[in-house]
Amino acid sequence: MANKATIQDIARAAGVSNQTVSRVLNNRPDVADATRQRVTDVIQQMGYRPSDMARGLRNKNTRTIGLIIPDSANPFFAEIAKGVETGCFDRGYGVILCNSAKVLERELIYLDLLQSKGADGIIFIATSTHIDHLYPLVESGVPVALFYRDAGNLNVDTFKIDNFQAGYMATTHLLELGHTRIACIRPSSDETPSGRRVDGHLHALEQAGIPADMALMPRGDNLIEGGEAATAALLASGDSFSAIFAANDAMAIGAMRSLRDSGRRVPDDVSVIGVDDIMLAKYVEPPLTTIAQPKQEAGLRAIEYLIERVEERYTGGPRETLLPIYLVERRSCAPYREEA
Amino acid sequence: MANKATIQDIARAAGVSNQTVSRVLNNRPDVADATRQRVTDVIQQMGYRPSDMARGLRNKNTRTIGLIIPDSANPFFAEIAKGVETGCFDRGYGVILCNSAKVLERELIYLDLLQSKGADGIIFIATSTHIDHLYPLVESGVPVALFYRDAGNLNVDTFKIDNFQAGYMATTHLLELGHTRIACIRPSSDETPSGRRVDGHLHALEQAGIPADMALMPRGDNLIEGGEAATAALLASGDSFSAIFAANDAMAIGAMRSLRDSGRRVPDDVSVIGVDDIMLAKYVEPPLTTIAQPKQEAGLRAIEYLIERVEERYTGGPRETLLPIYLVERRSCAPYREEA
DNA sequence: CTGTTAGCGCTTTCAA
DNA sequence: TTGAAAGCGCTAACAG
Repeated sequence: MANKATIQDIARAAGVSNQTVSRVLNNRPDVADATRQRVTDVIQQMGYRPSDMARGLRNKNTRTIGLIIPDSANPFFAEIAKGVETGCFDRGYGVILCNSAKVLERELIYLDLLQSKGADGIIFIATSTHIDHLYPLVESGVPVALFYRDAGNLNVDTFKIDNFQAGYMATTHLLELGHTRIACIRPSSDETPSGRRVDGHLHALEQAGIPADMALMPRGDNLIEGGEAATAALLASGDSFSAIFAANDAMAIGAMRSLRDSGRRVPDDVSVIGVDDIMLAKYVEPPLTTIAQPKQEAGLRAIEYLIERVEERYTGGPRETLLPIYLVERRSCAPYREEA
Repeated sequence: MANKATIQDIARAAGVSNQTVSRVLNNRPDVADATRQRVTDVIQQMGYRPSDMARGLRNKNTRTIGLIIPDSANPFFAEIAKGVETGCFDRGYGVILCNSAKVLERELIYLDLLQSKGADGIIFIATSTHIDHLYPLVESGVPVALFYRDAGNLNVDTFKIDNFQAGYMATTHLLELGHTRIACIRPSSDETPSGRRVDGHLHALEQAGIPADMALMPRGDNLIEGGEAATAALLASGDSFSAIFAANDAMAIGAMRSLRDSGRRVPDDVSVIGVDDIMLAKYVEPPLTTIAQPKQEAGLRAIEYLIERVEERYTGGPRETLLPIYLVERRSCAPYREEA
């Protein structure tokens, strides 16, 4: 239980003042080489680490950033989190992991905790579109980076993907494959950002001169089970279709499962496309064709911007970055064939 | 950029001393109700949060624990991490996420960072069996919980699964299904903890009076690709077998892929069983039968023990907890049939 | 029940 | 080139 050495201990052992040790610690030029060497040796030998806590108290920073995320065990968010962690590591920052579990109260509690811990900045991947609770924080001067949400009139950097474009790209891919009867598994609410994916889908259809058919547009709960249920309903209704666009990969995977259970083959009988490129997408059978977005890179970019603000290398207004998206062709989509 | 309010600001605004505010903050009984109320109101109104940093400096604690883990984006570890995070949240602790990426140097850097930040305790999921670098930390009095490794003579709590038992259970399952020619995909090294799974496998075989056949025991690299390659080699060798025990799920999934590519059906022609119950296991086709271990619960248990030490409610020697394991029957195993 | 004093480990003046 | 003193925000110890 030997208590950790302090700067005083080092000073005493090296026969200098604590101030001199501090200078060595911070690589100040105004220290005699001999002294510096001696101090360095003592530090080494005693395994001394300066206390970030004491430093922070003086300097008003903690070199710690908070990451508020719905669920770090969800592969999609896990990838973003990893990018954030990597970016922080490279800059000597620590990351406090906060799972909101999509519960507003947890977000609030974590926001408090991060404020108490003096987090230098916060990456926020919101649960809802409601971000009012960020106001006090942002106004107290804590830099924030916000994912997939509008910043309102807050001075924060946002990171989004063009959801409309994602839906448009996915549907266009199906169209180019010759499909015309395309079902669409919608998210539980059109108000969510991924609701815009459906708008993109509709736009692609319209542009191709294909009328939208509400009978082909069931809603899912954004999870695998929801995609499964929605597809089962679709199948039960008897309406014909040769392809499914699901508003996210989880529902697409559920759709494939439902299709298989009913004896349909993917992609021979029905093509399926999703959006997100979650980790599972690559491993399901057949591997899922989808619209991908760079997740780790997004985390990296967010940290870059955030720390620019933390270190006051950037002091301007809100910045919005649109993350690139791209089609990943795997094996769940095939050209339209008559008998389907 | 309004600077955050301090305890002094509250004291002044409420017309009391900072000490009284401190008492209110810490729910001390010796404060007049009227005073308490007044202070509470001011705190509320000014949106004041006490600084954990200043508190920590006094109290020598940070209510923060470090989680060193190979890869938070790996679903297996992600589940453990989530358990850790949940346990911390419930107790008002924060978690600093540290991905070691299986690189010793990163472990070292993070260990330093955690020490600097004054982490109250550390959960360590090691990269290698080499844990010497934990010595200084543990000796300086920081509680540590260690996963899947031996503690040596360190006073830390360890959390393991009985790997021998896991291998034994898996093979027994296959045996009970009537299989006698059982291949085994071994990990890259027998020295790793999962090497013991092979011992369990061998023991089950021996107990059933079946001689081990080295020709049926290729090695994989612990990843999907390794399982695929090992199985391909097995198939190429021409030796017959009706079931495969893979030392982990990733290799089992690779095995299934290889089997499918060669025209074999799982489980009709060959049964496959793994160990770990990684997230993918449930989603592959057919869903993989495997030996599961509770991952979130493991994280929860580890945090419980760790914080008992942090808060000095436990002051004894090392504790070893064996996490329960159990068979999860899905659809990759079937009774032995002659023609296989 | 409340206030004063001192000090946690560090860095920023200011002096020598 | 080095040291002494003050103070970051908080709480424990002691008075009153």
